[in-house]
Order: sequence, then C-alpha cells, then structure tokens
Amino acid sequence: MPISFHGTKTETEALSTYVKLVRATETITAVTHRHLADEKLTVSQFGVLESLYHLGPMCQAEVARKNLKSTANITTVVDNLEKRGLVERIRSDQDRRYITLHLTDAGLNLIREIFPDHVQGLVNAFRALTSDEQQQLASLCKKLGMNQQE
Amino acid sequence: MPISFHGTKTETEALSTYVKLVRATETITAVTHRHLADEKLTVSQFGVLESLYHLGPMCQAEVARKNLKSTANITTVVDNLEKRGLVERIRSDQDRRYITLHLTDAGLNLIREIFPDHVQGLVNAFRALTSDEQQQLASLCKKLGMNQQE
DNA sequence: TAGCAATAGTTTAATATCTAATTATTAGAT
DNA sequence: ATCTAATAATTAGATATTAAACTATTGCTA
Repeated sequence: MPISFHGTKTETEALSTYVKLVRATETITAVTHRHLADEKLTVSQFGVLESLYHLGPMCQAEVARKNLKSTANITTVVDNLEKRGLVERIRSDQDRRYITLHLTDAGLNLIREIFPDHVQGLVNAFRALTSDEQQQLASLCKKLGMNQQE
Repeated sequence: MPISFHGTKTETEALSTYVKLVRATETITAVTHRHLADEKLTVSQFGVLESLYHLGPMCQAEVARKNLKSTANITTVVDNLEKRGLVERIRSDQDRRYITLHLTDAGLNLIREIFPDHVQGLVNAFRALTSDEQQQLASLCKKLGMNQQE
C-alpha cells in the first residue's frame, strides 16, 4: 500500500509481496464466504462447525488451535452457536477441565447443506489459477508460513 | 484444515491451497505486527497511520478503501487514534461531507519511529523465500486477487 | 428552483477478537 | 499427602468489525 515508500529493493519487495498476499487472501475469503450471510453464519462460526464436521467432536482448546484463535474467542463463538442450538457442550468425565463440543442434529444438517456450496465457491475462486499455479502458490505459502519463529 | 474431506482432486486442491494461503498470511501478519504491542497500537490503527504517512492527508472513506474496511469501522478506529492525539479530523470547506484526516506531530513522530522496524520485520519474515520466490508469490497473489468478481 | 439520488460520516446492535486475570481441575514433584 | 505448575474454560475490559439505518451535504435533473 505505501506507494510512495522508498526503501531498498529488498524492502520494497517484501512490502509489496505482503500487500498482495493480504489482499488476495481477504478477497478470496470475502468472495467464498458471502453465501454464509444467507444462513446468518459468521466466518468464525462456520470455521467451528467445519472443524467439528470434518474432525469430529473435540474440546474448545483444540478448536482454537485449529482455527488460529484464542480460547477466549472460541468461548464467545461457541456461546453464539449454542444459543442457536447448532453445537452442544459436554463436560468430559475423564478430565473435568475439558468441554467436548458436538454438532447437534441441527448443526450437522446445516453444515452438510452448506459445505458443498462452500467448496464450489472455493473451486470457482481458484479457477483464476491453473492447477500448476495453485500448487506453486500452496508450496510457497507453506514454505513461507513454516519458516517463521512464532 | 478438513483433513478428512473427500472430494475431487480439484476440490481438495482448492481447499488445501486456500488453507495454506490463509495460514501463511495470518502467520506473517502476527509475526510482523508483534512490535506494535509495545506502542499499544492495533494492526488497524497502524494501517491508518501508515496510509496517512505514505499517502498524505485523506478523507475517511479513502482510508477505508485503502485498508479494505467499512467506513463505519474507520470511524471507530479514528475515534481511538484521535483520543490519543495521533490524528486530527478536519472538516473540508469545499465539500462539507468530507473529513480530512491528518497526522498530528505526535502521530508523525510515532509512525516515523516504528515504520523502519516494521519494514525490517517484513524483510526478515520474507527471508523464508528467495527473491525469485517472492516475485512468484506476488504474481500469483495478484492474479488470484484480480480475477474475482466481487 | 424543487426534488431526488448519491456520497461521507455516524450511530446502533450484534459478533468477533485480544490480553490479562480468574476459577477449576489435573499431574507431577518432594 | 501436599504443594506447585500446567492446562481448560470463562470473565472482564478494551478495540475491531459489519450491515443497516440515519443525518448532512452535494450534484443533477426536470
């Protein structure tokens, strides 16, 4: 974004690449999650439902890790999903610190219904790239993401 | 993320590429914005200061467009920057609908101080890729982002 | 010139998001 | 057996974020 920034080539390259990375990601996310508004679901709520759908019941800390969010945040998102009867909290008997999240029947029906649309939206968005290009992009993102000291 | 999703090759490829794209972006953003906590600045506040720093005074709608945010959001972020005396709102005389945002002296000093660190953080993060790879990534992101019907 | 459509900004109501502090529970160490 | 460190979840307090409704202003048009 800083059009009038004058740094070294290395600096302007890093800045410019970062801006393009962020813009592409936000654009794809916006386009592919637009359909969620029909179901009054947020991106985060969809993320939680999707995790439970594909990976099965799990505790909130695990959901937080998979979605790159804090446990405090997951508490809020799950509160809202629970209000709508889409997920259920079940305190673990083995270790009472844990709360296992389960999809309710309503939650399962909903994610079953919208997930195929979601996949089609992503496929459609990535038509902008050839299969080779998608693999290159995936590979570069993986390399970039993995080589950070967090 | 949906490890146990079984779709066509095209579908799994789009899903997998998207997940890697998001993770890389969020990781880089987290790593390169960590230093903002020292100044009690949020990523959004930094974005507004940076826009004003590099592009000069501009109205809030323009800031919203540059930062891919709603004008309602910019109102809130600017409220918080204004409370701290980092930016100033000046109503335009030509067209009284517009409010031009200016960096105050304090705002200018702050962004001048932290921006070099920010650039160095990005340069460091992108060391994970060679210069060629960065250019490939930028090019792929640009192509991907531009070919969406928003 | 009166009126309407468009635009900038704000407000409202809701959800998201974080850090830090807190509670409850567990596991390990002495 | 007790104490302590770690972990899961929540709460508190703050900021971010959006859509939709609203106010103020402007420009166009009939």
